Amino acid sequence: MHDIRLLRDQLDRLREGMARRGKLTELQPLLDRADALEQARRAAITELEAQQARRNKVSQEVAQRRKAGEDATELMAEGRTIGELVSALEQKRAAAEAEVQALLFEIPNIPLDEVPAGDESHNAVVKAWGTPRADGASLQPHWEVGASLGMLDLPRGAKVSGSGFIVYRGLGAKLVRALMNFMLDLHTEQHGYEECWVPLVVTRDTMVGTGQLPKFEEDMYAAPADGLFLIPTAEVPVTNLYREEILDASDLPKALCAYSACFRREAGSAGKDTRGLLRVHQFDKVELVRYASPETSRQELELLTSQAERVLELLELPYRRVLLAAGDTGFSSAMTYDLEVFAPAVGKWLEVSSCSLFTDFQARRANIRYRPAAGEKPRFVHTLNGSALAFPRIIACLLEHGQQPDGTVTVPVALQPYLGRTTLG
RNA sequence: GGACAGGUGGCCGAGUGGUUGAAGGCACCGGUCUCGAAAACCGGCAUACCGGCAACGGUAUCGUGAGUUCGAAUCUCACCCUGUCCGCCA
Repeated sequence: MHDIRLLRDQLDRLREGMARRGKLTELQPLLDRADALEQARRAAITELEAQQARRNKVSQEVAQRRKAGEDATELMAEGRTIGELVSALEQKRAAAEAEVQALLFEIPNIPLDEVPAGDESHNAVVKAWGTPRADGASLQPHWEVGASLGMLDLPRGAKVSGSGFIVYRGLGAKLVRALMNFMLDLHTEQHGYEECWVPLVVTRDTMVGTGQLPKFEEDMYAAPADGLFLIPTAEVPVTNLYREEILDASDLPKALCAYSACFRREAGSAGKDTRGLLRVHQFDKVELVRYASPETSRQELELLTSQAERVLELLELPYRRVLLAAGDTGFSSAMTYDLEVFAPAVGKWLEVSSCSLFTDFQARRANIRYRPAAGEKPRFVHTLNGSALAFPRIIACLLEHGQQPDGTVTVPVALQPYLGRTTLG
């Protein structure tokens, strides 16, 4: 969420950012409306407070007369009139405020200057590591390898939960467990993250805090009887851990990581990438979250991204880093790198991580602040997060990239201790 | 799920309708004293918003939201959370 003051003070900057996202024509009427509403809101506040001040004076006068044993019925009547006026004005203020708020929720974050303008065709590959296998045509796709090795049972997953729900079995199930431990160990022991184990269902407030609601409600699984939502990523509970709190400057940067299952309805995805593990409703992921000071946050995006890349390097999977263009950058994000890994049999680059800097956009919404120094005013922190990494596509790539002529799959060295073997099959 | 008890400033804690933004204490900051420190003493010490160039003025905030009242931390209702006991359960 943006600061309302942005509408008054930095309208040009806001417009320019929306233009790079390709959203200006869509949002322009909204910006105009928000501007007008904001003025109305402030006018209502001024008037309301003037009447409240009057009411307070009258009440004090009543108290004094009472004390002196004088009659105050006239003043009490006046107070009653003012009271009615006050509640009318209060309603007016609340209505204007709710509307401004609703509009602000519709405006995405402003991309950093270095983020290229335009839609996804302007995404830029900024780094590449490793060499993808060139013999993809002769390889089995991961769903066939997984099935023949007894690791994946997609038909029965669909039977018990519907399409898009996976059952891992045997070495497949153990692989999930191995990936979880491998990634968490790496981030806690070598990258300085504190491990968290978090709830998979959260309240509406929490979903609003990180920006999933109110705009993307139809994409979320919900438990309406309890007013709870299933998390689409561990980012939601982890970033909200410090909601409504003021951190000490010495707490920054704060680095948290968490494994979690993630639930996504992904409305409208039918037909695209539906085979195998490419797009599923429930998946596993290790997530990195950082709280940073505004001065270091940009640099910390590089750090966080490199830490996600480290996972891929240790898994010996060729990848590339893509700087997303403004139009492809997520609603709350100011800058995002995607990491893509090549799945040779499928013949596609698969997104396995998305590392984002949210500047103060989430922090303002969730009210997460820090005090730069004793006695100074609190400021909003900058939040960052990135997957490191999402499991299903990694599993797909491991199964395709590691395939050998005899049908077995080699296990990357780093994973061998966790899996207790050097090959699958 | 049921029965009690309770939610007040960074922390502890007083306050049951009228200068209470809120006593007192702790912590913290500044000062006096001291070679220095501690102790003692003196002073300071919430946040957000509105108006104003500013000095400053005003409003709101005692878990959250509604209500009663001229006036609510204080009364009423609903909800949330915490504690204790009971029930149920992996």
